[in-house]
Amino acid sequence: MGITKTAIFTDQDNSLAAIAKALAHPARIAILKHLIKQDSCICGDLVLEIGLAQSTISQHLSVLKQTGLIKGNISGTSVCYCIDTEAWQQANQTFAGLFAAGIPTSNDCC
Amino acid sequence: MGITKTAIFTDQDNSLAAIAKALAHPARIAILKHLIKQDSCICGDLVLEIGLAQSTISQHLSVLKQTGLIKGNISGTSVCYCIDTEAWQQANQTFAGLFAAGIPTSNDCC
DNA sequence: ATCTTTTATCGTAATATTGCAATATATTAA
DNA sequence: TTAATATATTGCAATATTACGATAAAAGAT
Repeated sequence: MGITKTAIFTDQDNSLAAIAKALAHPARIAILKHLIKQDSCICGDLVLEIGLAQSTISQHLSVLKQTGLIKGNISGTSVCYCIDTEAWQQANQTFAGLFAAGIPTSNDCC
Repeated sequence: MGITKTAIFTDQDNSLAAIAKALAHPARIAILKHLIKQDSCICGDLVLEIGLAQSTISQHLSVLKQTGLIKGNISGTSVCYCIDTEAWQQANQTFAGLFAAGIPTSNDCC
């Protein structure tokens, strides 16, 4: 159906999947890395930096903003984006929790 | 177009996005957690554990296997799946690297 | 007020994902 | 061999995603 049955999963699992989904595109990874690198925020330089159309970059930014990983301030005609530190650290914790729990003693299957 | 322009991104970004994509569904998160919890491997119990059709679970397992996060051994009529420890630790490192680099000094945008 | 710049949104097309039923395949049990 | 069990694959249908061009909206410059 192309639609995920969110109701049958835990909130935690849905939430983790949602964050992963936001990270599940190289353009969004590139955007986040660029925001991290610059520390101070950039705006439409991303369009030049990454080779995608302006509308496409805008869409990716929208996805990241909706997930809460980034936030944007209007400054003049341009918009200044940056990592939302709190959400970022929370995402870090969430993934760390998943991975930390998941290192079994042996690597043998049955 | 529905198709990602992988060519314009770095291998690292594509790889990170690919792992994130594998984690970007609650069913797959639930499967991984179950595999972690059981340590010893399970097979079609997942169909009962998670409320999805057998064919759907099989597809999700296929996605996880293709990404390399899990592996499966045939044991009788059933197949025994488990986390691929090495790939799992590598994925852990990859995400940790992204998040660790990304905690800026201030949370102010511009 | 008009023009320019920057970003967001809309419309559209191509492709991907999710999910299930039905079927195929493979192995064990009888 | 035949039946039963477990998993994979195939064939749909519904929805989501990716991408772009065109257009709208908002703020600053002339």
